[in-house]
Amino acid sequence: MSTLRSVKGMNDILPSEVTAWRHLEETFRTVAAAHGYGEVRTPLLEPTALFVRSIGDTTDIVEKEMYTFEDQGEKQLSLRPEGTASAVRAFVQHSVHAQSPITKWFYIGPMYRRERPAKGRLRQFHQMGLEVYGDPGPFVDAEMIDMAVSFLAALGITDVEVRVNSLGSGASRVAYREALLAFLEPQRAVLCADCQRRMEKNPLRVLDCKVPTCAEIAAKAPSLLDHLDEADTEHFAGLRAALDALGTPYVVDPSVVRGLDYYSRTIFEVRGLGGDLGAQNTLLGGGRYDGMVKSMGGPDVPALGLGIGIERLLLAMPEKPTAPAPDAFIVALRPEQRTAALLLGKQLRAAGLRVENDLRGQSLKSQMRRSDSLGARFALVLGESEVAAGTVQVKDLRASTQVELPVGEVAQAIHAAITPA
RNA sequence: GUGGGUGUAGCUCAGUGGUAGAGCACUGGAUUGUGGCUCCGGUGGUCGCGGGUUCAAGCCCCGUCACUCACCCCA
Repeated sequence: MSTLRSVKGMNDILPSEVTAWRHLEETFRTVAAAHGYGEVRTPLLEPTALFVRSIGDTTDIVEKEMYTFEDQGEKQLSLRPEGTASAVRAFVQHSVHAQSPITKWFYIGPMYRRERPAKGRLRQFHQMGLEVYGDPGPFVDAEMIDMAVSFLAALGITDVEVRVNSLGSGASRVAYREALLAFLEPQRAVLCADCQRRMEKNPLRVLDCKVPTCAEIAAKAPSLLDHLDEADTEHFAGLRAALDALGTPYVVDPSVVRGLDYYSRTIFEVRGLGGDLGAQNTLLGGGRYDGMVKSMGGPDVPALGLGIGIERLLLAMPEKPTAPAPDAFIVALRPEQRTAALLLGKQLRAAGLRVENDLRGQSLKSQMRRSDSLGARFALVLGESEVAAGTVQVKDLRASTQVELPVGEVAQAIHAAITPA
């Protein structure tokens, strides 16, 4: 309609939705605080090189999805496509490792990827993330996964599936890549075009292909888990044992490989199975990136993290909270009573009540209707005689009863009625 | 980037070439000063945009834009 619209894939969040957003964020903050995570806030804009180096220069994200521009001819900057790179950068930049052996951070904010929008996928989307530096795991890995599942449950999202895998580390990872390529090469021609391309860029992704022919081949491919070295195998076994001990249900899925290059050892994702989710049903994903801090110029500190997609959580939530209804709605019978309505409103709000009104001078019927549609518990009617007597007609809209009270007693009467026994 | 679907009132949508509609929402009234239920009335439209065919186009044709879903990728 209008010629001026928000940018494609970047949505306004109107007050009717913000209540649910806040509920979600507050729930996350509570869970994070309970686990000792502190909030970190980093810039939305970073040097492009940060993402190229951390996420990987052959990933889709940096190859074609970043919003990148030149800052007045000086530097290449990019809008952050995810949160981990910035967090690690901040961790290194401020030598946080020197202050404490373990650092736990969380963040909440918008991320930007220039993809074609679809259900559950936007160009500006929002993530809540966790970062842990200094603990090699695997116990903390299990704790983070369990924490994520508990968080989802606190939002009423219980129809989920946890998938875990291990990518190994160092030499074992390189060895597996070789073995996989050796297996795929003879069958190259049978693979779909995308997979032939994947063989060059990130062969692990072939394991994740949904094209039936490719999936058939992938099923026979050598398992990454068979190529883990002793330490990696032990780490992964430790993760599973800890998850078992916590009673967190999960499945080991060797096809979970994730799209960012920096992961090592533990990776996981949680998919939502219910709600209004479309094809994009990954609610959260994460893993371990033990080499990243060092590769960014910091000390050799192991790290682990996850990112949760807020918009997808909202799609998956079975019930979303709405804004609380006003305690009272003040009705000025005629325009002449608007000053009295103004004063009564100020007084009741000072007493801690949520009070609405309509000061346009609408009809009584209109104001009463509005009291009802807003869900106000009380309608407070001021007419000529009430103003003269210093009283208010206090109507309980639920019980349909009405009493006339002195102005000074209204706040207390409402408090008494709305306070749960 | 590729493919499909949809664009008509603020919202959800009907309208099968011949006067632009319904429900919801908003609003006035039925009830001198009382909401919900019901009834009567009212406000609200460049039918996404441009071109074409036709006596006549919301409807048919072409183009274009937007939104949306899927692929891809991922949160």
